[in-house]
Amino acid sequence: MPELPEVEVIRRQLEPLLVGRTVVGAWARASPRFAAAEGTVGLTIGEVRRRGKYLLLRGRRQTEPTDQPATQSATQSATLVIHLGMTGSLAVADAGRQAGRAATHHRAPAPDAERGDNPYLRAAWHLAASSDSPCASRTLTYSDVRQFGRIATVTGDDFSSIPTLAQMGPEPLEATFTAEAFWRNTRRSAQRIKTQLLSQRPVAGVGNIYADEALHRARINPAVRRITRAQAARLLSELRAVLAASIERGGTTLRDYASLTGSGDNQRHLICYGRAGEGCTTCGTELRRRVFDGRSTVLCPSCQSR
DNA sequence: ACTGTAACCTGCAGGC
DNA sequence: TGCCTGCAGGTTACAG
Repeated sequence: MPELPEVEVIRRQLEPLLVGRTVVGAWARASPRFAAAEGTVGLTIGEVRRRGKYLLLRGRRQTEPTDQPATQSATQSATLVIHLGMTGSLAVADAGRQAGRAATHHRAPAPDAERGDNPYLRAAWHLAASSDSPCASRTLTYSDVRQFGRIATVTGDDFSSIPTLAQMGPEPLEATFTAEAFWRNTRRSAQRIKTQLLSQRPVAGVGNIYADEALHRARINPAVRRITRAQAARLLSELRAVLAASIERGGTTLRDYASLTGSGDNQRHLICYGRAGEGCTTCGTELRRRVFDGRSTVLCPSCQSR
């Protein structure tokens, strides 16, 4: 699934296509994971944000009609939350012609006309610009093979129904996030440092690929349960480097991930993840695969010794 | 409150 | 060719 860089690439592509548009229709496959997609009808998208690996389409929507003979229409802030899980992808298409695609092996059908073409289509939204007629709507579609993704609709900023999002750590690329704060966050848990990174709590947006890459570059053993201030500073620095570089390259495409415009390029620059059995680029020692807390991990037994 | 494990799903690659 | 096993970028519920 997409980690922070992949979600950020998608966010940047979506923003100009969606901001200012209003959801005039929505559809979801019958599944509790995606059904919330239908609750966003009436939402006018004001901004497309990202928090960790979550996409947040924030805006305002008309409140439910009341029995009051109100003369003015009230609105409330609402957010469409999208998590792509392992295999989720988004596509945007204008009525009549395709404006983007989710993955090379998926078409991006309109939800009503071409639903049957994509067995993995889970949700779709019709989006009209305020000046558009309804028939000129744009379509956002969500496809997900493994169905590990999730769609939620929340009012305001109440993310309590999404535990990982509600407890999300600071954004790693935010300049105000200091190494000292990162180190303090890691000290709140006795889990292995890699498991902590994947938990999203000390810092947001890190998944299996970038955890392995950053720990390797910082020469930290993934299985240790505490790190020093100096190691935390090094780890945050390397995290920022690998995440920023991947965004610049359009993300890492291994299997399913693709942005709206195609595959990313960062997979050619990975020096640790997926390279078990190959030589360490620093010392030549054979990289090894281990499993920690159920997650596959690649490390250099020499550079990343305990 | 914290930790570790199983579970949710489908597709694909590799071994026999 | 076909069957079987293990593996995959994540999060969450649950037991201890």
